[in-house]
Amino acid sequence: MGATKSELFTASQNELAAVARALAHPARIAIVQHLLRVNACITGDMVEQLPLAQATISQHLRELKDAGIIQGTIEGAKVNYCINGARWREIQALLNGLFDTYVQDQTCC
Amino acid sequence: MGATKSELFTASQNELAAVARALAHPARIAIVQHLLRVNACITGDMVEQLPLAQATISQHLRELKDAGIIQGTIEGAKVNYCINGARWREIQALLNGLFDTYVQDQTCC
DNA sequence: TTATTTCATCGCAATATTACGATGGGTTTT
DNA sequence: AAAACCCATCGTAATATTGCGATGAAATAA
Repeated sequence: MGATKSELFTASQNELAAVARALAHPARIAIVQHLLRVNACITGDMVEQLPLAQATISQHLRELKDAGIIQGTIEGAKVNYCINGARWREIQALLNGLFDTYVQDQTCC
Repeated sequence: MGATKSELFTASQNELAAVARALAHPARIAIVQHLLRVNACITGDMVEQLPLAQATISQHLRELKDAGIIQGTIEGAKVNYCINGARWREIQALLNGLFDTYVQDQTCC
């Protein structure tokens, strides 16, 4: 035990959880906020901004990339990272779908 | 190493990450969805719904409670769990604040 | 009272995450 | 070419998460 039993849940539940997990670290939140702000970025820039080692940041970037949230294009020796706009809106819709399930009139608690 | 260096990030970044972390497991998504749907619930109910042991579900409930997402009131031997409406809307606003930072017109990638 | 039900917590094992130095491949600069 | 820069990956250590059986406290049922 110790591993999430994802096969026991629906694809939708696993995807929501995966998206949440991708954002479940302050460094990744910081990266996303930075990319949203400047609307384009390079990794080296990030290493200056964040108080973490280059290897660690690269690892966080990879997790965001695996979740589809960001994408990187090689620009010579550097890499340009930016938000994947379509995916970003998709994720927002996914989350709002969850949030909007809430009905105002509670009957308990 | 291995521990998140949360002291190196802003309170806002840590809170967003904490909220995301609370939702970063399919079982917790399932619990929240269930509570949103029925708008009131008891833990025993959850044990029947989810394919996890009672101890595990209790642990997930505690994490959601720690994040303020749900609240439980003792009802005799049982416990009524439900969504914390105010907090739920707060979290939605927090996330939408992040999402709405995105500007349509990208200049890169 | 003696079960029985409900649920939280402890303790443990398995696995995942976080962080970083070291390394190396590719690109640019000198 | 040599040096310097940019970045991904590997290996490893520290820590966190996930899952569950066992246990126990509190309420209810018998």
